[in-house]
Amino acid sequence: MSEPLTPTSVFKCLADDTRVRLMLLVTGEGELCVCELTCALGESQPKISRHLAQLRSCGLLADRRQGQWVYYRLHPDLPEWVLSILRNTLEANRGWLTPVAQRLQCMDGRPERGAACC
Amino acid sequence: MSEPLTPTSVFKCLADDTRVRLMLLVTGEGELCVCELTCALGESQPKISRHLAQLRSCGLLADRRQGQWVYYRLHPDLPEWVLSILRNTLEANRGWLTPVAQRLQCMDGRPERGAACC
DNA sequence: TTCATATATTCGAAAAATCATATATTCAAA
DNA sequence: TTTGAATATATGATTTTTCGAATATATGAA
Repeated sequence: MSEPLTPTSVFKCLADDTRVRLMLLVTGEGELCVCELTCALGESQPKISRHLAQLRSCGLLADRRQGQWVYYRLHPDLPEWVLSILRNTLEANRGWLTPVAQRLQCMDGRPERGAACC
Repeated sequence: MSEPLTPTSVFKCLADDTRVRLMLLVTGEGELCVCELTCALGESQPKISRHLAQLRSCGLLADRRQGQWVYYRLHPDLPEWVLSILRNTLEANRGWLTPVAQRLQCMDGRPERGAACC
């Protein structure tokens, strides 16, 4: 998180269909790897990866490599107001996110969660 | 409010320095006219007006003409989750908005509020 | 009507964001 | 140490956004 998060920078990060879906999905699911996110959104891998890099570099997401997979989660230092925005938006827009969430559920071959989780 | 508000459309509306300051200022002050907003932000009138038009056409703001002045307020039909975002963001970023809010306070010749208000 | 103030809109240029494609990197298994 | 799967990045083209400057509209006063 190089620059501090301002209202403008946060909203700019969320001002893209792909990125806002990624963020809401991670907000709801906790931690997901790139292949899961790619499958859920049905977009190309470079596209997902590019947007993830942007969300990571502005400090909204944190990543963790485990073996060949890279897992993304909400950045642990997210300020409370940003968390509230994400939770609020997710709760009020479950329906909007449904197709994405369902593609995730139906995906087979999802990697196992690391023992560190839960 | 032609299109319904989605997470993406709302965040796109807020993804600009000028627009997010306008929205937060209106969220905090209730109702302000264009000349007050122009003075508070210290930007050119056409620029402010263009961004206000965008916020109005996507349904975040409502306007009301009174004499020569046009007053902007949060759109009365704003969904609760959007209101929460605005209030949350404002509360957590008062300091960031201070210069703008102060220019508003120092402005002289502010038009009288209409009797309809309060 | 004419003028002054407040606000809105148009238009072309400049800047920023996004994309698809190609390529690079990393790791694990063979 | 080669191979393949997962992920990241670079590049150039395209689209979107934003802007300043000029102009248009609306209102109230003279």
